[in-house]
Amino acid sequence: MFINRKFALLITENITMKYHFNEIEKKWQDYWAKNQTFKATNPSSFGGGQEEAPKYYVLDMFPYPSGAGLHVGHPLGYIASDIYARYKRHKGFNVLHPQGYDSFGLPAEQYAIQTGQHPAITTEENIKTYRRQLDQIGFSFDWSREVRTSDPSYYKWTQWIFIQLFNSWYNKDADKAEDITELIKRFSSEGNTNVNAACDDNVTIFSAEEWNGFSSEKQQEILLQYRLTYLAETEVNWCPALGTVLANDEIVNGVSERGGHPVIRKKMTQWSMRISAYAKRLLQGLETIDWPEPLKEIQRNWIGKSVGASVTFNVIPNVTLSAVEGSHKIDVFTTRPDTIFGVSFMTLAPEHELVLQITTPEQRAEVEAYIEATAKRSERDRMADVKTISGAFTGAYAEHPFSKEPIPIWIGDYVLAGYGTGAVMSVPCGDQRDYDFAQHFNIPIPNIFEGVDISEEAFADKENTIIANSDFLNGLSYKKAVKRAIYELEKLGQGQGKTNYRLRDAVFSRQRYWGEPFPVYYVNGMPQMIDAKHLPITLPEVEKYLPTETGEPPLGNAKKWHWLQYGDEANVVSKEEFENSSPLERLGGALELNTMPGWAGSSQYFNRYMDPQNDDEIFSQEAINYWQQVDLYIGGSEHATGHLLYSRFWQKFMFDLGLVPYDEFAKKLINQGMILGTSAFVFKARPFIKIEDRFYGLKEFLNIYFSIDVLNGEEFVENVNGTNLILKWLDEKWPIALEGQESHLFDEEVILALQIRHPNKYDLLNKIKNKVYFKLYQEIRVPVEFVDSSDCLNIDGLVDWSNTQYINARFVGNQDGTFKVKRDVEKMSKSKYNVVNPDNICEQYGADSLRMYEMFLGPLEQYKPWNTAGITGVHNFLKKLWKLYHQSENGSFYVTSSPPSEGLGEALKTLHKTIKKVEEDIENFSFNTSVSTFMIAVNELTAQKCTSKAILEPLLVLISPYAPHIAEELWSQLGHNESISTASFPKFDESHLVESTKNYPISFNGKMRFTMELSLDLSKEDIEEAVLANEKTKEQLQGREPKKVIVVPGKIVNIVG
RNA sequence: GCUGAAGUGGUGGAAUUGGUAGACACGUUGGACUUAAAAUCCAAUGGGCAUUAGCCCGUGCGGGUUCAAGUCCCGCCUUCAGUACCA
Repeated sequence: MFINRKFALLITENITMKYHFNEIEKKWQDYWAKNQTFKATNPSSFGGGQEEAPKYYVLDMFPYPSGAGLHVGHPLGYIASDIYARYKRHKGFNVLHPQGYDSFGLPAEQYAIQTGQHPAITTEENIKTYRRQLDQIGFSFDWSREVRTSDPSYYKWTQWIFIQLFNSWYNKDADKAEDITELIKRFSSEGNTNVNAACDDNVTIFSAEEWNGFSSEKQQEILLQYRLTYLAETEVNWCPALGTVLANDEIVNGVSERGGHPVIRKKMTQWSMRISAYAKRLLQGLETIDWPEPLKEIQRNWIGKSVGASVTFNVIPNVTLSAVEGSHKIDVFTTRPDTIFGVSFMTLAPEHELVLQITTPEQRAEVEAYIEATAKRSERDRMADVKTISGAFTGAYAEHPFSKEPIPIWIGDYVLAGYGTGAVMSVPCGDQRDYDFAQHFNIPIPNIFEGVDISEEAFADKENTIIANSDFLNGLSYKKAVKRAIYELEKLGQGQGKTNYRLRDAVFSRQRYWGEPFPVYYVNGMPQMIDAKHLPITLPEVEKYLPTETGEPPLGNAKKWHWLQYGDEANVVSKEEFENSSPLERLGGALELNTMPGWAGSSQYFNRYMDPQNDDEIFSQEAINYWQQVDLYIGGSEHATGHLLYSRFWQKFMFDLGLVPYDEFAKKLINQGMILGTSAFVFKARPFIKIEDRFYGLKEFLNIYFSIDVLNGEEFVENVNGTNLILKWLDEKWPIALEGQESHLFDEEVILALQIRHPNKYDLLNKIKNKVYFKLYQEIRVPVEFVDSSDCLNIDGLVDWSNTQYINARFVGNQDGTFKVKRDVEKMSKSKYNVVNPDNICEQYGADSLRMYEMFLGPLEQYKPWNTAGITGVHNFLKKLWKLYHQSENGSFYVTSSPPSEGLGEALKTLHKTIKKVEEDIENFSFNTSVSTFMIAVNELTAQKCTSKAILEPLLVLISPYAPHIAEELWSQLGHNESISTASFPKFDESHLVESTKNYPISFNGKMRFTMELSLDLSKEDIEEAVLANEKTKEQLQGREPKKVIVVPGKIVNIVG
């Protein structure tokens, strides 16, 4: 303790002299929090003649607060968006830059199942960690607007939107969602014949009279087929042992990834979202938004638009079947109606509903066996196995719409029940799958392409297609033939042009506890929405977070989970309480047991930030009309088909409802690349002994680890240190009596070779002295914190850290005593020991260094490896920056307000060059190059010994978005009382960059040889003359006459000759 | 297979409309300061030949356009990512 006083004294003396980043950063983070520096103003607060500032909305994809906390890869996007947000504030914008948590999710629930701890508690703890970590990096978030998806005051509105979706249907004529009451009106006045809606495939036609005659339940059932969210039987992957539904990627080889339990396909009643209604608009909308092309492409593929025709084939009635059973139609969708004359068979999915009806008695056994065999195969199996061709003939035939020829109908599992109509017209000459199928089953392959050989494979090239052997389509190109075929089909009443989308409706139910409850109760099996005024319906307490014994979702464990309502009075009660209540004027019933999926809460949060505390509306119209939409959204591309597609869907829905002014929620989106870890490896080696040119391995061997430059890819390596280790070890372990004892050390052959001839220990050790070799056995990862900037391993640190693995280990390194590891770039993860924690970086180098270094690593969108060693570069830069403002003799703050007349020109040039470049860089999201620019500027100003306030003050504003803490500190030392975030961005002045001369590169045949300083006033001719007169030019030409001289004034001179 | 992105020193990367390739850093080597270490500062650093000037080769590979190509065009190779029996 006695040194501390002296030490403390030293610090106080130096506080203004040295760059004490820890103190500075703490100070300003506290200041920002206390003064609410980054609070965004809503229009309602402008008032009092305050002018309405232009708005800018910068948003990060909000995090799931995991227990592991943040690693250095996570904040990359947040830093970029923070720089942009701070920049926009300097540019005079009212910036909305909020943050929150996507706090419902599986890990918390899994943890709850294991420990019994309520997910809300662990989530709260995790959020605290996240908040602390985010705060220490110095983000300019407006925390007063924080939202959490698991907060009832937030998920109230998630439930509210669900109700709106339930109360809506999609009118294809108006091409928008409309209130369900409109649909009910039309049903009761005209039935559903003329209703053009996005609905289930199997709706039955009814008249107004029929509708009005239906029971209430029947009417509700029909309406479910039209609602934008609906209950439907869906096939799911059910794992009985785990009691839950699994996603496709949770199943490996037909069994659950966790535990290896069998998985069956099961039909379950689930909520679904009719996102398919929006397929067309989701696709078209992509044209209007500035999102990365690869991301748009992923969404386009996911939506999967294909243009073609639907064709109806009549099944030829089979004499053995009755007339009713015999008349069937098969609808197919094809993108190639031009190839209709190439059809030589049809293929139905084995699950197709017509299969059993049309199968002839003779084929029945074979077809049923095939159906059974396919049902056993998981979807994943079927997808993975593309090579095996299988199928069965139904015995039935369809009639070709034009040629009236009979076409055999097959079933095959290469046709998917879930896509199109689950049936295809097979054109083997034009589709490789059809071709393979036809070949396998000896079905004819008629050629309908002019001048094309199809003896080897199908011909699928649309561009070069000329149709032949096709009646009225002969000689036509693909495009013309398609049009003509559709025209003829329509004339026949057996088809029409059609656009198909791959996009499926999204299942919205999860058998989980930790998610939003549905605002739904059931009466006679029919779902009823709870009135919005009773929201939120909060998650009930349960004793266990597992499914019930009867296989119900975890909410089935809740003691109180019935809705009971009389008039405005409503409560969640127990089953008994409900059953004992008076049925008179009672509303209610059992509440929904499923919860909503992870993407429910994240599909509208960006709008809620605009007015997050509003308890009466999801957001006020005033707020949404002011903030409008996200101007810049930054996040990972892994959300391309999840969050980003569903959010666009909900936003379009809310647009249809007139709630939001734009039907796209984010104008511009940037995908930040991932920061990868640099793993470190040591080489575990196995010793061998070489006897008569053969290598014999030691059966049991030491924990020996080699440095990369000792053991690098070589087959067998000799090493003195290693050999000594082995000999010493053998010496210690060698039993006094040899016979039979050493067998655990060597392979048997070695024993045979040695035993007889060398019964004496020392004799043997001597004998093998020069014959010990090492071979790489395993590359083992070591924690990167024990590796320094030169890839040298801190062996003591590693041994101290490990409990067992390295306790008795030997490390064989270089002669100079260092031990180098192998480095490899991999995804950052705990199991790879390559995670770098931002806490340590902030402590050691400061948040400003972390922020700058993350940007300095490379372009934002790019994947790039993290290497802590490099951070000293930006850290040194910040120290130099600090020094630039502390140039007095004793190192204290020194800035002159009256600049020396001499030298200011150079400094102004440096400043304005920097302003220009940094502004361009930020606008282009090229943050890495800005950091270099700052380095150059500070290097130049330091060399110029610049102390002028006129230069150093604006420079701080430029740097402040990147390194806000140091900028605030120096700003206050300059005498400012307000945060630097209120300062306006310096104005670029071209006049300071005007040059009178240019150092021209002089090239010969395109190769630069030397440079020449020439006035920029010179004409082309003057330049040419000056260059040709130069001694060096003559030297280069060596007497040759230049054929041509290219002069680009201000750029370059090139001499050809 | 299809779709998309990218290949530049030992490493991360720069070169914005074709005009001095390798900015800015890391690392490495040498030097200064120090009893020493750290910190700091200075110098060198694409490869090769010469070691003084200088010369040759160099942006995945092979061609082409051009006075001039990392950048534009054609053909390939490799890596990464997404996706997959989509009719």
